[in-house]
Amino acid sequence: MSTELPKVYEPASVESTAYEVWLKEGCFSADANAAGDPYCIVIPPPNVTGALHLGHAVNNTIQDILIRCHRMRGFNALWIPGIDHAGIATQAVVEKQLKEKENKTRHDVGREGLVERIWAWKEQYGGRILDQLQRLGASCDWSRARFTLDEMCAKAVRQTFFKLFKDGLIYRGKRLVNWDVHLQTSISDDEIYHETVKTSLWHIRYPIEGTDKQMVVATTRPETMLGDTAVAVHSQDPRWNWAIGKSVKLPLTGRSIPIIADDILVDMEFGSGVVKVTPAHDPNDYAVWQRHQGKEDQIDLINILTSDGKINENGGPYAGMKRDAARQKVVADLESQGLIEKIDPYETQVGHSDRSKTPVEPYLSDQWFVKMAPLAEPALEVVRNGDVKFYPERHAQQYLSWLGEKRDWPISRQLWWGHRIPVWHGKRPKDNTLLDAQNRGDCAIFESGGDDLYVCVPPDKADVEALLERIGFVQDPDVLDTWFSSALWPHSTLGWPENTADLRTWYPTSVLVTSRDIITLWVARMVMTGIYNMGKVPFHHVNIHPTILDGKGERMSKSKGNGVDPVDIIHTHGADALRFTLTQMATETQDVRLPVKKLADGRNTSDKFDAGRNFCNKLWNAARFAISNLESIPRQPVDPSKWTLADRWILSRLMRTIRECDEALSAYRFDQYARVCYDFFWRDLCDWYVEAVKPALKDPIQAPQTANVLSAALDGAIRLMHPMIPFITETLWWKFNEVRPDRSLGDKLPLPSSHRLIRAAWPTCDESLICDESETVFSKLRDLIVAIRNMRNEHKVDQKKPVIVSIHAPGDVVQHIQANVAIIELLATCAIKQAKTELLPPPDSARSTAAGCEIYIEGLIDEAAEGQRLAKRRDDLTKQIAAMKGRLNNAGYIAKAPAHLVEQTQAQLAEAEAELAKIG
RNA sequence: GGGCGAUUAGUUCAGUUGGCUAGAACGCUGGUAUCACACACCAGAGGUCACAGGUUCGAGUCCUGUAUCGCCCA
Repeated sequence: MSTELPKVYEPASVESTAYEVWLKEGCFSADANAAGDPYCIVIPPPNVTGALHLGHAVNNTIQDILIRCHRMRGFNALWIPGIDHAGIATQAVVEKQLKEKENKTRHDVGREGLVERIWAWKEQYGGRILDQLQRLGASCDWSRARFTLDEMCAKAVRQTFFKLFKDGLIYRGKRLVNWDVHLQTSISDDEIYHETVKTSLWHIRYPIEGTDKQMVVATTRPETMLGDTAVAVHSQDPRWNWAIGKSVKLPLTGRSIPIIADDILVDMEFGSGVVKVTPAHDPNDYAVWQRHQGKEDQIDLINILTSDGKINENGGPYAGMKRDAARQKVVADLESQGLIEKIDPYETQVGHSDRSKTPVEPYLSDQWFVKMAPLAEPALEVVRNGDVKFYPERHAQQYLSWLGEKRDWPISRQLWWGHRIPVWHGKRPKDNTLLDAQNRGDCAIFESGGDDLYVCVPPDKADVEALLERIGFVQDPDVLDTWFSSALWPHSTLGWPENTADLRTWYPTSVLVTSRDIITLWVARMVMTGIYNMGKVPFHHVNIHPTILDGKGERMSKSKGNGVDPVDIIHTHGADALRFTLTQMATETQDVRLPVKKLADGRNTSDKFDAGRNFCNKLWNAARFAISNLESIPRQPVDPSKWTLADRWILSRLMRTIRECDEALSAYRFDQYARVCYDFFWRDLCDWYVEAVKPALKDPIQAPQTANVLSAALDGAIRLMHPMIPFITETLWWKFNEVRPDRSLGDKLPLPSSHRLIRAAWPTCDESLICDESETVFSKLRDLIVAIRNMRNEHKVDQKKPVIVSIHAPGDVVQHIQANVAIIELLATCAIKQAKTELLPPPDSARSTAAGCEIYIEGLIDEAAEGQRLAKRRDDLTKQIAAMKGRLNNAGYIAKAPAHLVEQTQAQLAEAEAELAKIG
């Protein structure tokens, strides 16, 4: 053998070579003016802080499959990579580092200093993700890589914010946020973890004004009573409903607060049936405040905390105290006044900040919001009318129901890392300079009552910014929610707001591939901003793939620390093996479990990927076999008249496989795509075709035609599998090109040759090569062969020893057997003595049935075993016959089942009865 | 509390508009160093399709309920 292919596939040595060639030859670079229908995917940008885990690997494998496949089909395909600046996560990482290494807080280094350090950190570590993607084989156009905080995205953010502001879709309002007192920032719900804390439940007496009665409220946070603005009871509670409309005198501060009815907040059965309401410091109480807004019993909202967690001026004598100290003092004062009824020990869940590990305070603060109603309506419509389709469809429901609520979107984040809100606040100036600027379209002004002005400035208007600062305006210190910039991703990455060639060619993009947890956070927002800015949806398809869970059923995530680095798997199994297994796992289900284990060197691995590794090794060796044979077989003109049954069969199977791959891919059924490839390549091509044609390849007369078919079949398989396992297929392609550059079968199967597989044409299905007859005949022969092998195995015949076989068969099968004696004898290790329509069992022979035939093997008889086998068979047949008779005796079945099923049952019954009769 | 989903072999998953004896991979059992591949080949065992009702000639599949688990939203 003169090929240099090693016996075992070694991924490490081929992966880097192939990837370098693709990069060097610009195979991933797209050109907006190139030929072909546009096809475009934007990557769901991973967080810059993180490293990719297997969940990302499945996401990116799917995108790469789609991109590579469309590239091969002749589309002008573009895959834009990028990463997300991940506001809070990134800032937290750098702040933590600052604390650990220099013992400084962000206030010590200042806003600019901190942002500078984060950029430095990003430059150093942000490349990790791009490196992982390359190791995975991602064919992204790296020249177009974007970062949500880069200049191009910043301009899009600025422009969008200005447009929304001018259109009156951005407003300022109060909102209860999760406040991290330590870091002095708000954090999102998913950055909170709950801890059980042992505390007390204080029962406090509130005197009812105008009576000598009192109400008892229970609380775990007595200091918040400084901010109470009501007490609530249930309207149907006979103990208290007489008091509704009266008021209580709040102890310590002496404020008078109303007694209101709120049947949602108050559970009559629980405790005293009285609940204190502190709307500025409790989400449920805030909801009460909202419910009663504008009604007769509307209540006040009093904030008692400063941003660093101290009691503010509203706390009267307690002002300036930290929250813990205030609690102690409040309790002590109440006790001394005899207002504590009792103190019970109590356990409760307290939300803690994942970033600082300190308890989170619900805290009322000023935030910017986006009005959802006008944006959500068109975004709902495009999904309802099918302009945007979800695969699988069911996920559209989550999108529709979330967006249907049209809850306004809070976009302010009290951070320094992100897109700073382009709004300046100040007092109305005496002159008309601002109004003039607004009239020129250089800014937009929002009047919030009195002389307070909020002025939004669009991109590239440094002069207006300078003017504002000169007249004493101050820019909002907050930054925008990271999702605000991610929402623009499909058009901002293509160059919007500039009218670029990329944008004209590739917008709308083709499909968004992501996991279901961000359907609401991200997909919905992309659709809204896409329609708002571009007038067109950002993509027509949304493919939601399963979430990867670990062996315990928990989703992989950085915070849980159970994320597996795809590079670990690439190290142990190879990138293609990783991709193959993940493709197989990409079903329509919601989650898939992936049990992992730790190796001695600390890397993770999983047996699941053995399947992929074995598959690659099988492919490697099949190609090795083919290539070594092809070297010595001359290429002759294709002559279909000389094709054997096996040749016609494998080509028919290839055609069906091409069709099934196309169907699976267009339905985003990646598991089916992998299975169809697997079945064709391994089960059909390797197990049967290659084994069947081995003798023909050694026969100088037959070899050239067989070599033509073998190389075409393998060529087709390699093309079909390239999107899934790009490295190994590309590498084998080059080897294949060395020995047989032209593998087409004339006009039957064009398979145009190509220097690089990544640019080769995707195979198309030629219906004329689909041959039902060869498939039927081949499957009968296969059944016979398996039956003979089975008998050999049962009788423990030495694997090399041929057995003598006689077959009692129907006329057509006799002909097929006679025409293909060599294949049967080769694959079943036997000699066919006779195959006839009339045949008496040879003496002392083992017998079996298959493909409507009786098979006899001479000299194998083992009376006991044979008796057992026949008894079992008789049993099976009797059961089947009973079931079928039952069906046929059922009048309903005859009347209502489709005719072909009834006929089929009748035929099967006859066959089974005949076999039973023969067994006796 | 509302929504979506899951429950099929030891494990991880398929199973199309209801229709042959419910499939695959890994693992398991027995056999095989055969000239592509032992990461292989040949053969085999293994399932009360979570549970209970219902619709139907016929249910893993459709309907209702129960249980357990997961995710999203409140």
